[in-house]
Amino acid sequence: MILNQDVTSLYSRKLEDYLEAILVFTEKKGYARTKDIAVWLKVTPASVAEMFKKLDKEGLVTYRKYEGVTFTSKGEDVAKSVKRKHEILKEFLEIIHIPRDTADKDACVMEHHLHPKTIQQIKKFVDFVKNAPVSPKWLDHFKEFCKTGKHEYHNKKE
Amino acid sequence: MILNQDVTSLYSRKLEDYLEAILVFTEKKGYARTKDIAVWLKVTPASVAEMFKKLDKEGLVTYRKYEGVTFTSKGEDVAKSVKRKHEILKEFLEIIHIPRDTADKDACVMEHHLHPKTIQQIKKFVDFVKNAPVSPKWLDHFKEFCKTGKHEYHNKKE
DNA sequence: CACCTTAATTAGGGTTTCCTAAATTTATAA
DNA sequence: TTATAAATTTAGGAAACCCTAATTAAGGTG
Repeated sequence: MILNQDVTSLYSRKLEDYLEAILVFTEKKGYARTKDIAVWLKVTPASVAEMFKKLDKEGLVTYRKYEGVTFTSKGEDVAKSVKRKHEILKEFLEIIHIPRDTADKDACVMEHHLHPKTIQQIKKFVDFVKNAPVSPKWLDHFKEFCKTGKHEYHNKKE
Repeated sequence: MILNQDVTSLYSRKLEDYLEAILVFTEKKGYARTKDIAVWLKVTPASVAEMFKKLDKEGLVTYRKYEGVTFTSKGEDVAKSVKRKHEILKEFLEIIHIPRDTADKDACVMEHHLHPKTIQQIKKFVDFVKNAPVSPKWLDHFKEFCKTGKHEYHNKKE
């Protein structure tokens, strides 16, 4: 699967955050309302209304006053692209033992501006671990290394 | 070595970028001039002058008009903390085969807002690889996996 | 020392994103 | 169905960074 991130890199971090938030609610009920997003992103409804206008002008959502927004296909593509990146990054962070909630927040930070090739490469790393025929030994070693600061391999020799 | 990142997380991404740039020149000649930073960060001298004032007000640099800035100890601490993070992230990205220049740019993106624990953990990963008693086999496997999309281990069985 | 070039600063604006407060629309319930 | 509550929008303004154009200072040279 090719990561179509180039689609998104035109947009600002904040704009992408809004799209991602909108996706959460459109997946649940088909549309997103001002209040949904305000609570989700912890901003005031006034800020959301403003961004809804902007997203509409950009052709990313259809905005009906007092009703909320739905995605255009373009908007949905961008939102899903951001979400895919988010998930890959989160998986990666969890592999190296970042606690789930921190991984989630940090994926949010990383998803916007990393080079497409970087995310693709991180995806390869995630796949490399996930698709390993047997659970990779080096990951156990890494776990041990995190605790002790020493390499198991080294210990065996002594 | 403990990463003292909490020191920095109070500051904006841009402010940290300026501090990091200033560090480049102070390490070289003891101070940084408006033009140095303008060229380095690809902004106009006017923007730099403005930020110099702000950094001075924040107690991070000493700004003398028409002469440039030097760090306060606080400013130097923050700048060095950012730089350390940058280097760790760059090393990490290079380990998973991101080309050097992309790694550098992406480290720049990541260094500002990741949770301290995340960077600490990435540092552990880097150390785990760097301090391995023998060059880790799994890294060769990963390299192969990137080319072929298949696991060597798996191939051996067949 | 006066001139000229280069560097740096200030003034005045622009964009993005956020906010508060006030006005408006929609929904609810007596 | 009408009054009140809840949600939403608009108006006006602030903070962070960036810019261009105009002005001022510093440094080198004849």
